[in-house]
Amino acid sequence: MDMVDFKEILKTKNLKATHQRLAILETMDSLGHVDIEYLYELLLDKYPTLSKATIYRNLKELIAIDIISEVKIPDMPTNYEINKIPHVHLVCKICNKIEDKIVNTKHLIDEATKEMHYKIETSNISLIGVCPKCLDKQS
Amino acid sequence: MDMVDFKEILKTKNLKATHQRLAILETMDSLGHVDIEYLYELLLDKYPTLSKATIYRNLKELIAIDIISEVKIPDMPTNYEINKIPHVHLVCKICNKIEDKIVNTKHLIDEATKEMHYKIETSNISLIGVCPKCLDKQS
DNA sequence: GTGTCTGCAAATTATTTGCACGTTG
DNA sequence: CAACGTGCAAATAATTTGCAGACAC
Repeated sequence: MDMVDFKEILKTKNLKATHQRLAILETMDSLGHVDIEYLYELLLDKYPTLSKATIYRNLKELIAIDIISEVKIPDMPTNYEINKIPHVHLVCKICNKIEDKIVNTKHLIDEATKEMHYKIETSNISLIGVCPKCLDKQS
Repeated sequence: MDMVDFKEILKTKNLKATHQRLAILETMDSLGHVDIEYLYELLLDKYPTLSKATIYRNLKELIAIDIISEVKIPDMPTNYEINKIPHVHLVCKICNKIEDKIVNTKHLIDEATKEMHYKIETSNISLIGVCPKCLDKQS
């Protein structure tokens, strides 16, 4: 299905496909959203000598070349995700899970820019509440 | 116009109306959005002995009692704002200005939760692009 | 082989905390 | 005057940087 060839992508950006870098991308791809601490923990299993400096450096580089982005949500550590089609984040404040949902935002942007004359290029939308699973547990 | 009585508000929350605390609130109120560094700089003029610890502590307390909130936007330091009617943030990536715009988000939330069965409680929306002033300068 | 990347340690920056003293109500 | 809040310094946490050796191509 979701066979992204990160080696190829890195090559086109003139970055070497090191094990660490690929592992970062693959972990992010499979998890969807990760924060630095958790990413580090996970990768330590596979690369016991992995340095946090490597993670910080790589995340910055990957952001700079537009392969990943920061996901900033109030009261949560910054998360990171692989760039894909623009989408909205559904955030559960009970279990802290983040899900993606593709939504048409044209309507919203039109209304927001009406009389404001901004030229909007990207949008960053998080909807925060309770996910179905946690709703069930509550009742 | 916008005569918010922070002393009153603090009293109802059992917080003392110290000069520092009031100055933080008033500065935030007049600027709309500030980050910690800038807030500290500004207040130093008026309170040369002001400690950053005081700012950190106060921002946390004011968040806890729901008077202010964090505004997190990718590639920007965390900003803080006085809580008001829910709104969208229009962000200029050239001059870094943040403006508020009140927009009806019902449509968006309905579409986003369709088949997702989340119960959304708050939303956090930033629309990022170029403001009218910077658009003018570019052309 | 050569330029890029990594790990490590040290440096810097950001945030939190303890405590003695000052201020608010 | 009794909390509570502040400033300062020290502690902790987060992020960045310099450098020598390792790895990708």
